[in-house]
Amino acid sequence: MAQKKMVNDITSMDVDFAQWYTDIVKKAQLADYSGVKGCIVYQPYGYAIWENIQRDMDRRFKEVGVENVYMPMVIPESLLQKEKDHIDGFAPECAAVTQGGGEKLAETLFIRPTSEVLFCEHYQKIIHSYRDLPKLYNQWCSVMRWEKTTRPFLRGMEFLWQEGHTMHETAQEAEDFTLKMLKIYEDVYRDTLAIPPVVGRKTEKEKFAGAEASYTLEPMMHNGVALQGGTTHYFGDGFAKAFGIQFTGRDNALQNPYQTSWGMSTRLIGAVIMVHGDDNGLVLPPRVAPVQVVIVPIAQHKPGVLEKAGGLYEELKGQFRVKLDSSDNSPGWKFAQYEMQGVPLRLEIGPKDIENGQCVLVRRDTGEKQVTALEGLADTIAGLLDTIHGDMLARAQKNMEEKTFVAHSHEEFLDIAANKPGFIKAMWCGDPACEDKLKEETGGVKSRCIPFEEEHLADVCACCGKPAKHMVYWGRQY
RNA sequence: CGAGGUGUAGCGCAGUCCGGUAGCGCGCUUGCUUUGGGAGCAAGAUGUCGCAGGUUCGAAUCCUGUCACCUCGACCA
Repeated sequence: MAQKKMVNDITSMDVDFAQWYTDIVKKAQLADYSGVKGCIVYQPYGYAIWENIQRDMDRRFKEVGVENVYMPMVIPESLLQKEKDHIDGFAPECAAVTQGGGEKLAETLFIRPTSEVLFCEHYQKIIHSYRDLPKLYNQWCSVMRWEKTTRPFLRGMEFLWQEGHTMHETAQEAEDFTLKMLKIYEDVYRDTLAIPPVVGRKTEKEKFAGAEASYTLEPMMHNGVALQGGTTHYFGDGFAKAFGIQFTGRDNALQNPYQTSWGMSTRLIGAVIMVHGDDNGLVLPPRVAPVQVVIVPIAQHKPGVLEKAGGLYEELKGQFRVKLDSSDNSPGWKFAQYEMQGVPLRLEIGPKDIENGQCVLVRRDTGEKQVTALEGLADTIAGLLDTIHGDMLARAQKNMEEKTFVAHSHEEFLDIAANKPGFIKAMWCGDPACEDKLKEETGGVKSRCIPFEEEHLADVCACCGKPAKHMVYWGRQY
C-alpha cells in the first residue's frame, strides 16, 4: 500500500517542546484559539477530559461534606479592597467593568480573579453561631486574570476551575482541613491522572495573597519543568476580621472563624499532556480518557465484521467509555488518529480474528500488541486499563526521580540550574533574599516548595552559607 | 510591557522584492475499486487576499494607519 505523505505531523518533543505542546492541543482537537487573546475554545474532546476530571474531584469533595454553590462573576471595587494583601496581590491582573446599559457605572465591577471576598461577604451574613460551622463550600466556575503571556490550558486570561472556600470554628480545624484537601488533590493526581506531584508548603515569598500558609502540588513535566498544579491555603482569621465575620462560640463569647481556600484548574489538562504525551501525540490516563477503548474494524465491508464489531461495542459500552469507528477511513488512518488523541486501548477486529474467536488489543502508552480471546474480554480490558494507569504513574515517577538533583553548595546549584533541567533539592536559610538571588543568578529557578518530609542535605544554605532551616525543591515553572 | 513573527479556500502554505485581477497540497462532495499502520482512480465545489484609508488606468503585491493572533523574555492557577 502506498504511503501517503503525513499532513498531521507533530513536532518532536525533543526538537521543540513548546511547539510539540501546541501541536498536540490543536491536532488532538482539545482546544482551538479564539478571536480573544488568551481565551481558548474548549473543543468537545478537550472539554470531555475536563468533565471527567471534574466528576472525579466533585465526588471526592462531596465525600468529605463539601457543598457546591455559585457566586457572582463580578466583584464591586469596594468589596475587593476590604483585605489589603489580597487586593495588592490581585488588582494588577483584574479586568474591570466600568459601563453597563450604555452608562458609566458609579462603582467599578471587577471580573473575579478568585472569589474569596464574595464568599466572605456571604459568610458574614450566614454565620452566627458555632452551630453554623463548619461551612464547606465549593464552586465550579471560570475566573479571569489579565495575563501578559498565555498558553492553552497552562495560562489563560479566562480559565475553568473549582475554588473551595471553607470556614471553621478553630484554627486547628481549618489547618487540618487545608491539609485534608491537599491530600485529596494528591489522590486526584496519583489515582486519576497517574501523575506523581511533589507536595509541600510554599515559602513566604511564594504564598497566596492574604494567606497565612499556602500548600502546593508541583508535578514535573516531561522536560523537567515544574507546573504549579493546585494549591490549598490556610487564611487564619484575617479575612474574617476584615469582613466582620463573627459567631458566638461554645463559651458564649463572640469570635472570628478560621478560613481555607483551595483550587485546581484546567491547567491539569496541560499537566496530563506534558507529563504523559509522546511524539505520536497525547497519551491519556485511562480514568480521564473520554474514550477508553476504540474499536477499529478491519476489512469492515466483509460480511460479519461490522456486525461483530457492533456486538463488541454493545457488550463493552456498559462498563467502559468505548467508541466504534466504522467510518470509511482506512485502518491505518484510524490507528494514527486515535494515537494522536491518546485513546488508551485500541481493539482491532477483522475476519481472521472472528474466525479464531479473538481480537487484537494495542496499548497506547507502550504500543504493545496482544492477541486476546473474545471470551472474558471485559475482564481483560479492565485489568489492562489498570495496568496502563499503574505503568504511566511509574514512568512519570521515574522521569521525576531521574530529573531531580541534589545541590550541596552554591556552585553546584548554579551548575545544575544551568545544565540539567529538572528539580533541585537544596538547603535554604529561610531568607527571601536568597530566593531572589538564586532566581536572578539562574534566570528563573524559583522555590517550588518545602516538602513535608525534608532531607538533611547539608548544614548551610545553598545560597548564602548561613545555617539552613529547610530543604527546598527548586525549579523552573510554566 | 520589551523583542520577533504571522494574517491569502476548512487546514497548511506559495504568490508580495519587481503591481496586470489568485494558485498548490491536504481536506470536502459524487462514483467505482479498496481496508491487519495515515488507500487508488475519475469528476467536481470552495476566496469580501485581517480591516480602513491612500497612490495608480489597474493593488494580495506599493504607502499610511489599524486590529488580531502566535512565539520568546519580565509577572501569575
